[in-house]
Amino acid sequence: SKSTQTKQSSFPLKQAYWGNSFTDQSADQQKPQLSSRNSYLTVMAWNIDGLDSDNVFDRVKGLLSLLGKYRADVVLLQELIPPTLKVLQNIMTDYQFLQASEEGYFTGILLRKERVQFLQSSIVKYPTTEMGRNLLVANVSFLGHPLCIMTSHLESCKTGSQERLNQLRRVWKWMKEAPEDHSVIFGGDTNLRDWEVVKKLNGLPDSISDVWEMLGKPEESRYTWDTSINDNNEIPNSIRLRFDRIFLRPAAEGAQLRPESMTLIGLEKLKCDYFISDHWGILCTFTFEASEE
Amino acid sequence: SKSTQTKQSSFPLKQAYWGNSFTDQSADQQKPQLSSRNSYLTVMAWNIDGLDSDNVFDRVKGLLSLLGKYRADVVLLQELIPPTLKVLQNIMTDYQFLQASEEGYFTGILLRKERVQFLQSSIVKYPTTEMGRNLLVANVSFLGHPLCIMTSHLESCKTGSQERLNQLRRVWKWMKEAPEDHSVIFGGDTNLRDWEVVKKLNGLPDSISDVWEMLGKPEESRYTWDTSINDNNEIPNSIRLRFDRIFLRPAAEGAQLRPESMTLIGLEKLKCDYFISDHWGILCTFTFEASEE
DNA sequence: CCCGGGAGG
DNA sequence: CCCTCCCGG
Repeated sequence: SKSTQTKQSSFPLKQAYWGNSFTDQSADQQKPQLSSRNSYLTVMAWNIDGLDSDNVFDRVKGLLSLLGKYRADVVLLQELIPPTLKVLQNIMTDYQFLQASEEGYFTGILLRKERVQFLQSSIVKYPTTEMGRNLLVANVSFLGHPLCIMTSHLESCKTGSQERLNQLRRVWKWMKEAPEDHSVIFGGDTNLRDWEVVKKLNGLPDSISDVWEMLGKPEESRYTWDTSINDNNEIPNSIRLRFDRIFLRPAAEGAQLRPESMTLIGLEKLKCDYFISDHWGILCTFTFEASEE
Repeated sequence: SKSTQTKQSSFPLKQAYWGNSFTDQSADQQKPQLSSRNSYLTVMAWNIDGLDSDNVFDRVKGLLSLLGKYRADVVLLQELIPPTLKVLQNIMTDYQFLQASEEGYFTGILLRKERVQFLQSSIVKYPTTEMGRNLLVANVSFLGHPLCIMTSHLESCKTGSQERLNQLRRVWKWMKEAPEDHSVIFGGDTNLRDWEVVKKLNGLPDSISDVWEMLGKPEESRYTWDTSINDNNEIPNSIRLRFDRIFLRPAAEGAQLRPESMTLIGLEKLKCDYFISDHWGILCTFTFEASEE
């Protein structure tokens, strides 16, 4: 099929991310930016389908374009691969990169340096994964608020159900056990089917919420994997699933993180007649509000 | 491969069943038989793999040989097909035949006339079977004891799990709801995996027992489908499953049916280097004992 | 990374 | 009538 080399001029990639100012990056840092002035926290979560080697250059360019457009405070990526990571690191110099592995495909947390202060990170193993999956955790500070940021790519496929749910239980355990002064945000590709959460796990733990549900289950941001629109995988049947999810565990006291909006991104086809990924990305905004206490 | 016609002389088939006395069947009826004098109830259950068209003549001959050797009071067959049924009916004139269908493959109950008095029978539909399966039920009298005899071939394959368990629930319901003065015996190819009963159904209902378990789970009669020995299907992996099971629901009062033994049959290869079936048959003996009340 | 069916082990 | 892999839909 139409495989493409990643090795091409980085000019169009830089331009995709930095826009016309890419020859003078200081211009960007000087120009006033809405998001660096406000107290909204923006989080992007996206499985960028690094395992698909078709149209890689165009897809990375499209990805950089959206990363540059939204410049989320926290970016949670799944299915990063080394060459793509290298490109992003070279170009997104305003972000700090954390990665869950060095090889294969893996997750990454990107922290916008001017907004998010990195404190520490760790990698939690899933002892029985057959797909090399794990949980990447970062403790950060955002405008003085302590945050615990997590991402993962839970075991794939319907047949991975049992393992996936074990992984999810582990994620929830770590969310619950994070320092209680931290707001905890998990975002990633859970590969969950609704019935798995409802019937196998009897719903979410008391302290953890699904951000999409908190926002009233908006239909337009429900399905993050949707073959009725996305034909990257050439699947003739229309199948729509909410694989990608954001979970929130509030801090015990202090300012409370409240989800404000969730939109899907990556919905537009590239010129090469391909989508950036077979998943849509999630773009989420949160605000801090005073605790009721 | 080595398909064989069923249409051959019935001479060797008759001889297989009746032995050297087949030219004078009255001889058989005259000679004293242990089983017709005692109060043991013998039950055979066997999926005879009618869907396999290889070596049919030799396999039916081998089957008749064992049917003639044991002359069980009740024979429960699965995967009967019309030509095989016709052969058995022609030869086993000492049995009454009940069949669950006229076409395709189906189950049958064979009642040894001199020992078992037929009263009535019925066929229970499985409304959502995709394989034409059903439950065949016969009410009979054995030495004055009322019995309800059932057989079925539950939905096959791992992928049939959901449907299979629904069918099993239906079987158990009918067993529980049989007249309480009847002892109820189900025997057949359940296609069950142990975990389905334990984890999906939380074990057997209170009133119903698995005869193999009642006998102390003898290892030598555990696996009725065993590719480590049986190569009819040419499966290179060794897989052993307890597909074929006997369930017992005791009568509420009166003489109680107690399982005495369970052995597997059909373990010997035919001269054609093939087994009678890909399943072993089950041969079970029961005794009646006075109720404790 | 959906689903089902078919081939090979 | 096991399982896994692969392919097509």
